[in-house]
Amino acid sequence: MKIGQLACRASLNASAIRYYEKRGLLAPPQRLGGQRRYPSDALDRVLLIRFATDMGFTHAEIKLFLSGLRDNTPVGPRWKKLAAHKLAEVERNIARSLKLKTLLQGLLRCRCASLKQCVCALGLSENLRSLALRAK
Amino acid sequence: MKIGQLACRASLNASAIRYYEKRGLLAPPQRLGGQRRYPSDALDRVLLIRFATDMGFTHAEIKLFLSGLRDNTPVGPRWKKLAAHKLAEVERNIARSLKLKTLLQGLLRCRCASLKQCVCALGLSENLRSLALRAK
DNA sequence: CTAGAACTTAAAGCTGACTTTAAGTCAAGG
DNA sequence: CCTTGACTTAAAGTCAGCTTTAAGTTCTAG
Repeated sequence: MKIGQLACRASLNASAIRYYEKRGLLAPPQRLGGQRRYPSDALDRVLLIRFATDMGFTHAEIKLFLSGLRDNTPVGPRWKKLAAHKLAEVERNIARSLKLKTLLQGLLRCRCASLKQCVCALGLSENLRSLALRAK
Repeated sequence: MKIGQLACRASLNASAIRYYEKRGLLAPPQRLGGQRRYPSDALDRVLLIRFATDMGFTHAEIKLFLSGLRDNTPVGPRWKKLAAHKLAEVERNIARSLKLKTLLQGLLRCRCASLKQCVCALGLSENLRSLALRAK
């Protein structure tokens, strides 16, 4: 499979695939006359990378996650640690988003005359410092 | 209040405050000898900007949200539309994160010999295309 | 009065995940 | 054989939300 075909099947640009390779997420494939030729299972790999990226993993994280995937290494404690760490992060993100959702719903329901009153009514102003979770 | 003091009270850098001003999020304050002097309610404004930023609003969105906050304009339909739009976005984000959470928990619980098996066991590989929500 | 802390500006730098550009090479159809 | 489209590279550009830098000005304490 040439890079264009792989890109097309994965619904992304060829440049993205070259970029994955440069970042070490995707093994450099065979070359024919200087051009990349991919085996068919490269599609799964690329889709997995795409999925993880969409899910908010950084490329550095994905690289860690994927190293060892190639030769059927058992799912070790190192890997589980990474997953647990990410899980905690995801849960924090969910908590934040739920809080924001409640807030937005409150703002949408309110009958205050002004945004400023809304903010007061919801106790936002007083708790601004504590609410600002300052991601990271 | 000088910019350093405001920055300190809001727990951010003076440069961030100047940046907010340049982006039009924060009204340019009075000047004494060329230096900015803020009224005390500027702190609330800055904290609100910080909070919204933390909550994942872009500066463009915050600018839209905050325009009209100054002179007690009623919470109009335009504003509500923005909030509703953001609410939908937040809900999509929550749905994504919950899906990812389930997935990570599955991976953490599994006893597969390899990550590849895990991915298969969870039906990830087959559904990779549909799962990849491609944010936006 | 003077040292030095805090302020001023514009412009460049940072991170992440790519895309775009420029300039060139390869491959397949007519 | 020749065109045209797909490929190659390195390097620069993009977006957001700042931070850092450089060079200069102003305020304040001693």
